[in-house]
Amino acid sequence: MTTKTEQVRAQPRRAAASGVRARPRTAGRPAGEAATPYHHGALRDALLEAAERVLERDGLAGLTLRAVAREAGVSHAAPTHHFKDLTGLVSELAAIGFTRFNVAMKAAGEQPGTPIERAMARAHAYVAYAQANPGMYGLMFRTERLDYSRPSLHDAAEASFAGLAGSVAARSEGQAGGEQLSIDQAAAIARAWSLVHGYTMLLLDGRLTDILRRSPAGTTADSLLDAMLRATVPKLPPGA
Amino acid sequence: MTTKTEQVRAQPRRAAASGVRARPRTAGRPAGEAATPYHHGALRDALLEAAERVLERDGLAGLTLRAVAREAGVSHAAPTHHFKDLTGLVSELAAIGFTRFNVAMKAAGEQPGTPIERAMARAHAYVAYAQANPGMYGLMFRTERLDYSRPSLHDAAEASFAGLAGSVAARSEGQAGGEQLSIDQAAAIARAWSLVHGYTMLLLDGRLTDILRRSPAGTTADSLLDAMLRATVPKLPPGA
DNA sequence: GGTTTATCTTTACGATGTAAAGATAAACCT
DNA sequence: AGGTTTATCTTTACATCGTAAAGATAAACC
Repeated sequence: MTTKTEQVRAQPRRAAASGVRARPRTAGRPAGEAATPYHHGALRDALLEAAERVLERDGLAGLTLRAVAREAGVSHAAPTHHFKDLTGLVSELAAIGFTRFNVAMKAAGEQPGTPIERAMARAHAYVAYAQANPGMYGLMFRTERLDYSRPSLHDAAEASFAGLAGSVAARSEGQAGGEQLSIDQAAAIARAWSLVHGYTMLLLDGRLTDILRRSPAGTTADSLLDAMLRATVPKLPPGA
Repeated sequence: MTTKTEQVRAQPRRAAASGVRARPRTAGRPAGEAATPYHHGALRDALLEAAERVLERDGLAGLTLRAVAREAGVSHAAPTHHFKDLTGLVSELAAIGFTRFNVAMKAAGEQPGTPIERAMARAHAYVAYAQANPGMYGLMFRTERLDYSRPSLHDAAEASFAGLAGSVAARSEGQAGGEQLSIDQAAAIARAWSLVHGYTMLLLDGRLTDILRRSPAGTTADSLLDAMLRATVPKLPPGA
Protein backbone atom coordinates (compact mmCIF):
# COMPACT_ATOMS: atom_id res chain seq x y z
CA MET A 1 0.00 0.00 0.00
CA THR A 2 2.45 2.59 1.14
CA THR A 3 5.45 3.44 -0.96
CA LYS A 4 8.36 1.63 0.54
CA THR A 5 11.26 0.00 -1.18
CA GLU A 6 12.13 -3.61 -0.69
CA GLN A 7 15.17 -2.43 1.23
CA VAL A 8 17.88 -4.31 3.04
CA ARG A 9 18.43 -8.00 3.35
CA ALA A 10 21.33 -8.68 5.59
CA GLN A 11 20.13 -8.50 9.14
CA PRO A 12 21.93 -10.44 11.83
CA ARG A 13 19.14 -13.03 11.69
CA ARG A 14 20.07 -14.89 14.84
CA ALA A 15 18.42 -12.23 16.96
CA ALA A 16 15.20 -13.66 18.33
CA ALA A 17 15.77 -17.38 18.15
CA SER A 18 14.87 -17.84 21.77
CA GLY A 19 15.54 -21.38 22.77
CA VAL A 20 15.19 -23.33 19.58
CA ARG A 21 17.80 -25.90 18.78
CA ALA A 22 20.75 -24.07 17.25
CA ARG A 23 22.40 -26.69 15.18
CA PRO A 24 26.02 -26.01 14.28
CA ARG A 25 25.72 -24.94 10.69
CA THR A 26 28.34 -22.65 9.18
CA ALA A 27 30.70 -25.27 10.55
CA GLY A 28 34.19 -24.36 9.45
CA ARG A 29 33.70 -20.65 9.24
CA PRO A 30 36.02 -18.11 10.90
CA ALA A 31 34.36 -16.65 13.97
CA GLY A 32 32.94 -13.17 13.51
CA GLU A 33 31.98 -13.88 9.95
CA ALA A 34 28.29 -13.00 9.99
CA ALA A 35 27.59 -14.28 6.49
CA THR A 36 24.05 -15.58 6.75
CA PRO A 37 24.03 -19.31 6.17
CA TYR A 38 21.95 -20.66 3.35
CA HIS A 39 20.04 -23.02 5.58
CA HIS A 40 18.46 -21.32 8.52
CA GLY A 41 17.95 -24.40 10.63
CA ALA A 42 14.80 -23.35 12.45
CA LEU A 43 13.09 -21.14 9.96
CA ARG A 44 9.61 -22.35 10.71
CA ASP A 45 9.68 -21.22 14.30
CA ALA A 46 11.61 -18.09 13.41
CA LEU A 47 8.94 -17.17 10.89
CA LEU A 48 6.17 -17.65 13.41
CA GLU A 49 7.96 -15.46 15.90
CA ALA A 50 8.59 -12.86 13.23
CA ALA A 51 4.95 -13.02 12.21
CA GLU A 52 3.79 -12.34 15.73
CA ARG A 53 6.17 -9.41 16.02
CA VAL A 54 4.90 -7.97 12.75
CA LEU A 55 1.31 -8.54 13.78
CA GLU A 56 1.57 -6.73 17.10
CA ARG A 57 3.67 -3.97 15.57
CA ASP A 58 1.88 -3.29 12.28
CA GLY A 59 -1.51 -4.81 12.84
CA LEU A 60 -3.38 -7.35 10.81
CA ALA A 61 -3.07 -5.33 7.62
CA GLY A 62 0.70 -5.33 7.93
CA LEU A 63 0.91 -9.06 8.36
CA THR A 64 2.01 -10.06 4.87
CA LEU A 65 4.11 -12.97 3.76
CA ARG A 66 6.81 -10.68 2.48
CA ALA A 67 6.87 -8.58 5.61
CA VAL A 68 7.30 -11.68 7.72
CA ALA A 69 10.10 -12.90 5.47
CA ARG A 70 11.81 -9.52 5.74
CA GLU A 71 11.43 -9.55 9.52
CA ALA A 72 13.03 -12.99 9.65
CA GLY A 73 15.76 -11.92 7.24
CA VAL A 74 15.06 -14.45 4.53
CA SER A 75 13.89 -14.24 0.97
CA HIS A 76 10.27 -13.46 0.38
CA ALA A 77 9.50 -16.92 -0.95
CA ALA A 78 11.07 -18.79 1.94
CA PRO A 79 7.84 -19.10 3.96
CA THR A 80 6.18 -20.97 1.13
CA HIS A 81 8.07 -24.14 1.83
CA HIS A 82 7.01 -24.19 5.46
CA PHE A 83 3.46 -22.86 5.25
CA LYS A 84 2.52 -23.01 1.58
CA ASP A 85 0.18 -20.05 1.90
CA LEU A 86 -0.44 -16.88 3.79
CA THR A 87 -3.45 -18.78 5.05
CA GLY A 88 -1.13 -21.48 6.26
CA LEU A 89 1.13 -19.13 8.17
CA VAL A 90 -1.76 -17.22 9.64
CA SER A 91 -3.54 -20.40 10.67
CA GLU A 92 -0.51 -21.76 12.46
CA LEU A 93 -0.06 -18.47 14.25
CA ALA A 94 -3.71 -18.49 15.27
CA ALA A 95 -3.26 -22.01 16.60
CA ILE A 96 -0.45 -20.76 18.80
CA GLY A 97 -2.69 -17.95 19.96
CA PHE A 98 -5.46 -20.37 20.88
CA THR A 99 -3.07 -22.61 22.74
CA ARG A 100 -1.74 -19.76 24.85
CA PHE A 101 -5.27 -18.54 25.36
CA ASN A 102 -6.32 -21.94 26.60
CA VAL A 103 -3.46 -21.98 29.07
CA ALA A 104 -4.46 -18.59 30.44
CA MET A 105 -8.09 -19.55 30.71
CA LYS A 106 -7.32 -22.80 32.43
CA ALA A 107 -5.10 -21.05 34.96
CA ALA A 108 -7.82 -18.51 35.69
CA GLY A 109 -10.39 -21.26 36.19
CA GLU A 110 -8.32 -23.18 38.65
CA GLN A 111 -8.06 -20.46 41.22
CA PRO A 112 -9.95 -20.90 44.48
CA GLY A 113 -13.30 -19.29 45.13
CA THR A 114 -16.97 -19.79 44.52
CA PRO A 115 -18.09 -20.95 41.10
CA ILE A 116 -19.29 -17.45 40.33
CA GLU A 117 -16.02 -15.93 41.40
CA ARG A 118 -14.15 -18.34 39.18
CA ALA A 119 -16.45 -17.55 36.29
CA MET A 120 -15.71 -13.87 36.78
CA ALA A 121 -12.00 -14.61 36.94
CA ARG A 122 -12.24 -16.45 33.65
CA ALA A 123 -14.08 -13.58 32.03
CA HIS A 124 -11.45 -11.14 33.21
CA ALA A 125 -8.70 -13.43 31.96
CA TYR A 126 -10.48 -13.63 28.62
CA VAL A 127 -10.55 -9.89 28.16
CA ALA A 128 -7.09 -9.49 29.61
CA TYR A 129 -5.64 -11.84 27.04
CA ALA A 130 -7.25 -9.88 24.24
CA GLN A 131 -6.02 -6.61 25.66
CA ALA A 132 -2.49 -7.90 26.07
CA ASN A 133 -2.47 -9.48 22.60
CA PRO A 134 -4.88 -7.49 20.50
CA GLY A 135 -3.28 -8.55 17.27
CA MET A 136 -3.43 -12.20 18.18
CA TYR A 137 -7.00 -12.02 19.34
CA GLY A 138 -8.01 -10.23 16.18
CA LEU A 139 -6.23 -12.86 14.16
CA MET A 140 -8.01 -15.62 15.98
CA PHE A 141 -11.49 -14.19 15.79
CA ARG A 142 -11.77 -11.73 12.97
CA THR A 143 -9.89 -13.27 10.10
CA GLU A 144 -11.55 -15.10 7.26
CA ARG A 145 -8.15 -16.33 6.21
CA LEU A 146 -8.05 -19.17 8.68
CA ASP A 147 -8.04 -22.76 7.59
CA TYR A 148 -9.81 -24.72 10.28
CA SER A 149 -9.18 -27.96 8.47
CA ARG A 150 -5.61 -27.77 9.73
CA PRO A 151 -5.41 -30.11 12.70
CA SER A 152 -3.30 -27.76 14.77
CA LEU A 153 -5.77 -24.92 14.50
CA HIS A 154 -8.82 -27.11 14.68
CA ASP A 155 -7.67 -28.83 17.83
CA ALA A 156 -6.55 -25.66 19.58
CA ALA A 157 -9.81 -23.88 18.81
CA GLU A 158 -11.82 -26.94 19.78
CA ALA A 159 -10.06 -27.13 23.10
CA SER A 160 -10.89 -23.51 23.64
CA PHE A 161 -14.55 -24.13 23.06
CA ALA A 162 -14.56 -27.29 25.14
CA GLY A 163 -13.07 -25.42 28.06
CA LEU A 164 -15.70 -22.75 27.83
CA ALA A 165 -18.56 -25.18 27.44
CA GLY A 166 -17.29 -27.37 30.23
CA SER A 167 -16.93 -24.50 32.67
CA VAL A 168 -20.35 -23.09 31.87
CA ALA A 169 -22.25 -26.37 31.99
CA ALA A 170 -20.19 -27.75 34.84
CA ARG A 171 -22.92 -27.94 37.42
CA SER A 172 -25.41 -29.43 35.01
CA GLU A 173 -25.44 -33.05 33.97
CA GLY A 174 -22.89 -34.64 31.63
CA GLN A 175 -19.45 -33.19 31.22
CA ALA A 176 -20.01 -32.15 27.63
CA GLY A 177 -18.12 -34.20 25.15
CA GLY A 178 -19.49 -34.91 21.75
CA GLU A 179 -22.77 -35.11 23.61
CA GLN A 180 -26.06 -33.39 23.35
CA LEU A 181 -26.87 -30.12 25.09
CA SER A 182 -30.15 -29.09 26.61
CA ILE A 183 -31.53 -25.81 25.32
CA ASP A 184 -30.73 -24.21 28.65
CA GLN A 185 -27.15 -25.42 28.51
CA ALA A 186 -26.76 -24.24 24.94
CA ALA A 187 -28.25 -20.89 25.87
CA ALA A 188 -25.94 -20.56 28.86
CA ILE A 189 -22.88 -21.30 26.74
CA ALA A 190 -23.95 -18.95 24.00
CA ARG A 191 -24.71 -16.26 26.53
CA ALA A 192 -21.38 -16.47 28.29
CA TRP A 193 -19.40 -16.59 25.09
CA SER A 194 -21.40 -13.87 23.34
CA LEU A 195 -21.11 -11.57 26.30
CA VAL A 196 -17.39 -11.80 26.76
CA HIS A 197 -16.55 -12.04 23.07
CA GLY A 198 -18.81 -9.15 22.18
CA TYR A 199 -17.38 -7.02 24.95
CA THR A 200 -13.87 -7.84 23.79
CA MET A 201 -14.57 -7.03 20.17
CA LEU A 202 -16.27 -3.76 20.96
CA LEU A 203 -13.42 -2.87 23.27
CA LEU A 204 -10.71 -3.67 20.73
CA ASP A 205 -12.60 -1.77 18.05
CA GLY A 206 -12.75 1.28 20.27
CA ARG A 207 -16.52 1.18 20.29
CA LEU A 208 -16.66 1.35 24.09
CA THR A 209 -14.64 4.50 24.51
CA ASP A 210 -17.74 6.63 24.29
CA ILE A 211 -19.42 4.64 27.03
CA LEU A 212 -16.30 4.74 29.18
CA ARG A 213 -15.97 8.47 28.70
CA ARG A 214 -19.51 9.05 29.87
CA SER A 215 -19.14 6.69 32.80
CA PRO A 216 -18.22 7.85 36.33
CA ALA A 217 -14.62 8.95 36.73
CA GLY A 218 -12.20 6.10 37.25
CA THR A 219 -14.21 3.62 35.26
CA THR A 220 -11.91 1.38 33.24
CA ALA A 221 -12.53 -1.34 30.73
CA ASP A 222 -12.00 -3.85 33.48
CA SER A 223 -14.30 -2.26 36.00
CA LEU A 224 -17.01 -1.82 33.39
CA LEU A 225 -16.69 -5.49 32.54
CA ASP A 226 -17.04 -6.25 36.20
CA ALA A 227 -20.18 -4.16 36.57
CA MET A 228 -21.60 -5.73 33.45
CA LEU A 229 -21.01 -9.25 34.71
CA ARG A 230 -22.43 -8.49 38.14
CA ALA A 231 -25.59 -7.19 36.53
CA THR A 232 -25.73 -10.36 34.48
CA VAL A 233 -25.38 -12.66 37.48
CA PRO A 234 -27.83 -11.22 39.99
CA LYS A 235 -27.27 -13.99 42.50
CA LEU A 236 -23.94 -12.50 43.50
CA PRO A 237 -23.73 -11.44 47.15
CA PRO A 238 -24.16 -7.66 47.25
CA GLY A 239 -21.22 -7.14 49.57
CA ALA A 240 -18.46 -8.55 47.36
CA MET B 1 -4.93 -13.13 -5.66
CA THR B 2 -6.48 -15.47 -8.13
CA THR B 3 -5.34 -15.45 -11.70
CA LYS B 4 -7.92 -13.57 -13.68
CA THR B 5 -7.43 -11.24 -16.58
CA GLU B 6 -8.63 -7.68 -16.49
CA GLN B 7 -11.24 -8.67 -19.05
CA VAL B 8 -14.03 -6.81 -20.70
CA ARG B 9 -15.02 -3.22 -20.41
CA ALA B 10 -18.20 -2.64 -22.30
CA GLN B 11 -21.06 -3.75 -20.17
CA PRO B 12 -24.51 -2.19 -20.61
CA ARG B 13 -23.80 -0.03 -17.58
CA ARG B 14 -27.33 1.31 -17.14
CA ALA B 15 -28.41 -1.90 -15.48
CA ALA B 16 -28.90 -1.24 -11.81
CA ALA B 17 -29.41 2.51 -11.62
CA SER B 18 -32.55 2.12 -9.61
CA GLY B 19 -34.17 5.47 -9.19
CA VAL B 20 -31.31 7.90 -9.38
CA ARG B 21 -31.70 10.98 -11.52
CA ALA B 22 -31.02 9.91 -15.08
CA ARG B 23 -29.98 13.10 -16.69
CA PRO B 24 -30.25 13.13 -20.47
CA ARG B 25 -26.66 12.58 -21.48
CA THR B 26 -25.86 10.98 -24.84
CA ALA B 27 -28.28 13.59 -26.07
CA GLY B 28 -28.31 13.40 -29.83
CA ARG B 29 -27.41 9.76 -30.16
CA PRO B 30 -29.37 7.32 -32.35
CA ALA B 31 -31.49 5.04 -30.20
CA GLY B 32 -30.12 1.54 -29.73
CA GLU B 33 -26.57 2.75 -29.79
CA ALA B 34 -25.21 1.25 -26.58
CA ALA B 35 -21.88 3.05 -26.80
CA THR B 36 -21.11 3.83 -23.17
CA PRO B 37 -21.07 7.54 -22.64
CA TYR B 38 -17.95 9.12 -21.31
CA HIS B 39 -19.73 10.76 -18.42
CA HIS B 40 -21.76 8.35 -16.38
CA GLY B 41 -24.01 10.86 -14.75
CA ALA B 42 -24.58 9.10 -11.46
CA LEU B 43 -21.38 7.18 -10.98
CA ARG B 44 -21.16 7.77 -7.28
CA ASP B 45 -24.38 5.99 -6.50
CA ALA B 46 -23.72 3.37 -9.14
CA LEU B 47 -20.37 2.61 -7.54
CA LEU B 48 -21.91 2.23 -4.11
CA GLU B 49 -24.51 -0.15 -5.47
CA ALA B 50 -21.83 -2.08 -7.33
CA ALA B 51 -19.73 -2.19 -4.16
CA GLU B 52 -22.57 -3.70 -2.17
CA ARG B 53 -23.16 -6.29 -4.85
CA VAL B 54 -19.49 -7.22 -4.89
CA LEU B 55 -19.40 -7.31 -1.10
CA GLU B 56 -22.32 -9.69 -0.71
CA ARG B 57 -21.15 -11.81 -3.62
CA ASP B 58 -17.40 -12.07 -3.04
CA GLY B 59 -17.08 -11.13 0.59
CA LEU B 60 -14.95 -8.52 2.23
CA ALA B 61 -11.76 -9.81 0.65
CA GLY B 62 -13.24 -9.39 -2.81
CA LEU B 63 -14.26 -5.81 -2.21
CA THR B 64 -11.48 -4.03 -4.08
CA LEU B 65 -11.53 -0.71 -5.85
CA ARG B 66 -10.87 -2.36 -9.16
CA ALA B 67 -13.53 -4.99 -8.70
CA VAL B 68 -16.08 -2.32 -7.92
CA ALA B 69 -15.04 -0.34 -10.97
CA ARG B 70 -15.36 -3.46 -13.11
CA GLU B 71 -18.76 -4.21 -11.67
CA ALA B 72 -19.89 -0.69 -12.50
CA GLY B 73 -18.35 -0.90 -15.95
CA VAL B 74 -15.94 1.98 -15.65
CA SER B 75 -12.20 2.31 -15.62
CA HIS B 76 -10.38 1.20 -12.52
CA ALA B 77 -9.41 4.73 -11.56
CA ALA B 78 -12.88 6.19 -11.85
CA PRO B 79 -13.79 5.68 -8.18
CA THR B 80 -10.87 7.83 -7.11
CA HIS B 81 -12.58 11.03 -8.11
CA HIS B 82 -15.64 10.23 -6.03
CA PHE B 83 -14.15 8.54 -3.01
CA LYS B 84 -10.43 9.27 -3.16
CA ASP B 85 -9.56 6.03 -1.41
CA LEU B 86 -10.68 2.50 -0.87
CA THR B 87 -11.16 3.70 2.68
CA GLY B 88 -13.43 6.39 1.35
CA LEU B 89 -15.59 4.03 -0.64
CA VAL B 90 -15.78 1.51 2.16
CA SER B 91 -16.63 4.17 4.70
CA GLU B 92 -19.48 5.54 2.63
CA LEU B 93 -20.83 2.06 2.12
CA ALA B 94 -20.63 1.41 5.84
CA ALA B 95 -22.52 4.63 6.45
CA ILE B 96 -25.30 3.36 4.22
CA GLY B 97 -25.27 0.11 6.15
CA PHE B 98 -25.59 1.91 9.47
CA THR B 99 -28.40 4.05 8.18
CA ARG B 100 -30.41 1.06 7.02
CA PHE B 101 -29.60 -0.70 10.25
CA ASN B 102 -30.90 2.25 12.22
CA VAL B 103 -34.14 2.20 10.28
CA ALA B 104 -34.63 -1.50 10.97
CA MET B 105 -33.86 -1.09 14.64
CA LYS B 106 -36.17 1.85 15.00
CA ALA B 107 -39.00 -0.05 13.34
CA ALA B 108 -38.46 -3.01 15.65
CA GLY B 109 -38.48 -0.77 18.69
CA GLU B 110 -41.72 0.94 17.83
CA GLN B 111 -43.84 -2.15 17.83
CA PRO B 112 -46.36 -2.61 20.64
CA GLY B 113 -45.68 -4.77 23.66
CA THR B 114 -44.02 -4.66 27.02
CA PRO B 115 -40.60 -3.02 27.30
CA ILE B 116 -39.03 -6.44 27.57
CA GLU B 117 -40.85 -7.69 24.52
CA ARG B 118 -39.70 -4.68 22.55
CA ALA B 119 -36.15 -5.22 23.72
CA MET B 120 -36.34 -8.79 22.49
CA ALA B 121 -37.78 -7.61 19.19
CA ARG B 122 -34.88 -5.21 18.82
CA ALA B 123 -32.38 -7.95 19.52
CA HIS B 124 -33.97 -10.20 16.95
CA ALA B 125 -33.99 -7.37 14.44
CA TYR B 126 -30.32 -6.79 15.17
CA VAL B 127 -29.33 -10.34 14.42
CA ALA B 128 -31.75 -10.55 11.51
CA TYR B 129 -30.11 -7.58 9.85
CA ALA B 130 -26.70 -9.16 10.19
CA GLN B 131 -27.96 -12.46 8.83
CA ALA B 132 -29.62 -10.81 5.87
CA ASN B 133 -26.61 -8.61 5.16
CA PRO B 134 -23.58 -10.46 6.43
CA GLY B 135 -21.21 -8.58 4.19
CA MET B 136 -22.54 -5.24 5.27
CA TYR B 137 -22.46 -6.12 8.94
CA GLY B 138 -18.93 -7.38 8.62
CA LEU B 139 -17.98 -4.19 6.85
CA MET B 140 -19.51 -2.08 9.59
CA PHE B 141 -18.01 -3.91 12.52
CA ARG B 142 -14.92 -5.79 11.51
CA THR B 143 -13.06 -3.49 9.18
CA GLU B 144 -10.15 -1.39 10.26
CA ARG B 145 -10.40 0.46 6.99
CA LEU B 146 -13.16 2.76 8.14
CA ASP B 147 -12.66 6.47 8.45
CA TYR B 148 -14.90 7.61 11.28
CA SER B 149 -13.86 11.20 10.75
CA ARG B 150 -16.15 11.24 7.75
CA PRO B 151 -19.33 12.97 8.86
CA SER B 152 -21.61 10.57 7.04
CA LEU B 153 -20.17 7.53 8.75
CA HIS B 154 -19.66 9.21 12.08
CA ASP B 155 -23.23 10.44 12.23
CA ALA B 156 -24.78 7.17 11.11
CA ALA B 157 -22.76 5.14 13.60
CA GLU B 158 -23.44 7.67 16.34
CA ALA B 159 -27.16 7.46 15.69
CA SER B 160 -26.89 3.72 15.96
CA PHE B 161 -25.25 3.93 19.34
CA ALA B 162 -27.64 6.62 20.55
CA GLY B 163 -30.60 4.44 19.64
CA LEU B 164 -29.16 1.54 21.55
CA ALA B 165 -28.21 3.59 24.58
CA GLY B 166 -31.54 5.36 24.60
CA SER B 167 -33.54 2.20 24.44
CA VAL B 168 -31.54 0.50 27.14
CA ALA B 169 -31.47 3.39 29.57
CA ALA B 170 -34.99 4.50 28.74
CA ARG B 171 -36.58 3.85 32.07
CA SER B 172 -33.74 5.44 34.00
CA GLU B 173 -33.24 9.16 34.42
CA GLY B 174 -32.01 11.48 31.66
CA GLN B 175 -32.60 10.68 28.02
CA ALA B 176 -28.92 10.20 27.31
CA GLY B 177 -27.44 12.89 25.16
CA GLY B 178 -23.93 14.02 25.60
CA GLU B 179 -24.67 13.40 29.25
CA GLN B 180 -23.14 11.33 31.96
CA LEU B 181 -24.04 7.73 32.61
CA SER B 182 -24.30 5.98 35.94
CA ILE B 183 -22.22 2.84 36.26
CA ASP B 184 -25.38 0.77 36.16
CA GLN B 185 -26.54 2.46 32.99
CA ALA B 186 -23.15 2.03 31.38
CA ALA B 187 -23.10 -1.61 32.39
CA ALA B 188 -26.60 -2.17 31.04
CA ILE B 189 -25.68 -0.63 27.70
CA ALA B 190 -22.43 -2.56 27.46
CA ARG B 191 -24.21 -5.74 28.42
CA ALA B 192 -26.94 -5.44 25.84
CA TRP B 193 -24.58 -4.45 23.08
CA SER B 194 -21.94 -7.02 23.92
CA LEU B 195 -24.49 -9.78 24.10
CA VAL B 196 -26.12 -9.14 20.78
CA HIS B 197 -22.96 -8.11 18.97
CA GLY B 198 -21.02 -11.06 20.30
CA TYR B 199 -23.77 -13.45 19.35
CA THR B 200 -23.90 -11.97 15.88
CA MET B 201 -20.17 -12.16 15.34
CA LEU B 202 -19.94 -15.72 16.55
CA LEU B 203 -22.89 -16.64 14.38
CA LEU B 204 -21.47 -15.01 11.26
CA ASP B 205 -18.09 -16.61 11.91
CA GLY B 206 -19.72 -20.02 12.11
CA ARG B 207 -18.58 -20.46 15.68
CA LEU B 208 -22.05 -21.33 16.87
CA THR B 209 -22.66 -24.20 14.50
CA ASP B 210 -21.18 -26.64 16.95
CA ILE B 211 -23.50 -25.46 19.69
CA LEU B 212 -26.48 -25.54 17.37
CA ARG B 213 -25.63 -29.02 16.22
CA ARG B 214 -25.53 -30.30 19.78
CA SER B 215 -28.72 -28.51 20.71
CA PRO B 216 -32.16 -30.16 20.65
CA ALA B 217 -33.53 -30.81 17.18
CA GLY B 218 -35.18 -27.82 15.62
CA THR B 219 -33.01 -25.29 17.38
CA THR B 220 -32.16 -22.42 15.04
CA ALA B 221 -29.96 -19.40 15.42
CA ASP B 222 -33.05 -17.38 16.18
CA SER B 223 -34.48 -19.73 18.78
CA LEU B 224 -31.11 -20.04 20.48
CA LEU B 225 -30.91 -16.28 20.61
CA ASP B 226 -34.33 -16.26 22.16
CA ALA B 227 -33.41 -18.78 24.81
CA MET B 228 -30.24 -16.86 25.54
CA LEU B 229 -32.08 -13.60 26.00
CA ARG B 230 -34.74 -15.14 28.20
CA ALA B 231 -32.08 -16.54 30.45
CA THR B 232 -30.51 -13.09 30.57
CA VAL B 233 -33.72 -11.35 31.59
CA PRO B 234 -35.01 -13.50 34.44
CA LYS B 235 -37.91 -11.17 35.20
CA LEU B 236 -39.72 -12.42 32.13
CA PRO B 237 -43.07 -14.11 32.87
CA PRO B 238 -42.48 -17.86 32.72
CA GLY B 239 -45.60 -18.49 30.66
CA ALA B 240 -44.62 -16.45 27.58
C1' DG C 1 -19.66 30.16 -29.24
C1' DG C 2 -15.72 29.91 -26.37
C1' DT C 3 -13.80 29.00 -21.86
C1' DT C 4 -13.82 26.67 -17.53
C1' DT C 5 -14.38 22.78 -14.86
C1' DA C 6 -15.94 18.27 -13.48
C1' DT C 7 -15.69 13.68 -14.82
C1' DC C 8 -13.61 9.65 -16.70
C1' DT C 9 -9.56 7.02 -19.01
C1' DT C 10 -4.61 5.86 -19.70
C1' DT C 11 -0.44 5.12 -18.11
C1' DA C 12 2.76 4.14 -14.57
C1' DC C 13 4.86 2.47 -10.21
C1' DG C 14 5.54 -0.01 -5.98
C1' DA C 15 3.55 -3.65 -3.19
C1' DT C 16 1.52 -8.19 -2.59
C1' DG C 17 0.65 -13.54 -3.19
C1' DT C 18 2.10 -17.36 -5.52
C1' DA C 19 4.20 -20.46 -8.92
C1' DA C 20 8.41 -22.33 -11.07
C1' DA C 21 13.11 -22.97 -11.67
C1' DG C 22 17.72 -22.69 -9.87
C1' DA C 23 21.26 -22.91 -5.94
C1' DT C 24 23.03 -24.79 -1.72
C1' DA C 25 23.98 -27.84 1.81
C1' DA C 26 22.33 -31.21 4.96
C1' DA C 27 21.18 -36.14 5.22
C1' DC C 28 21.80 -40.56 3.83
C1' DC C 29 23.73 -44.70 2.03
C1' DT C 30 26.68 -47.93 0.62
C1' DA D 1 35.12 -41.34 2.43
C1' DG D 2 32.64 -40.16 -1.56
C1' DG D 3 28.62 -39.80 -4.27
C1' DT D 4 23.57 -39.35 -4.46
C1' DT D 5 19.24 -37.85 -2.73
C1' DT D 6 16.45 -34.60 -0.64
C1' DA D 7 15.11 -30.67 2.05
C1' DT D 8 15.71 -25.92 2.30
C1' DC D 9 16.27 -21.37 0.58
C1' DT D 10 16.84 -17.81 -3.40
C1' DT D 11 15.76 -15.86 -8.02
C1' DT D 12 12.84 -14.84 -11.34
C1' DA D 13 8.37 -14.07 -13.13
C1' DC D 14 3.52 -12.79 -13.40
C1' DA D 15 -1.22 -11.31 -12.26
C1' DT D 16 -3.36 -8.47 -9.06
C1' DC D 17 -4.08 -4.40 -6.11
C1' DG D 18 -3.98 0.75 -4.54
C1' DT D 19 -2.82 5.07 -5.92
C1' DA D 20 -0.79 9.02 -8.30
C1' DA D 21 -0.36 11.80 -12.53
C1' DA D 22 -1.37 13.13 -17.01
C1' DG D 23 -4.45 13.08 -20.88
C1' DA D 24 -9.30 12.98 -23.00
C1' DT D 25 -14.10 14.20 -23.06
C1' DA D 26 -18.11 16.67 -22.39
C1' DA D 27 -21.05 19.12 -19.32
C1' DA D 28 -21.64 23.73 -17.30
C1' DC D 29 -21.23 28.43 -17.45
C1' DC D 30 -21.02 33.03 -19.22
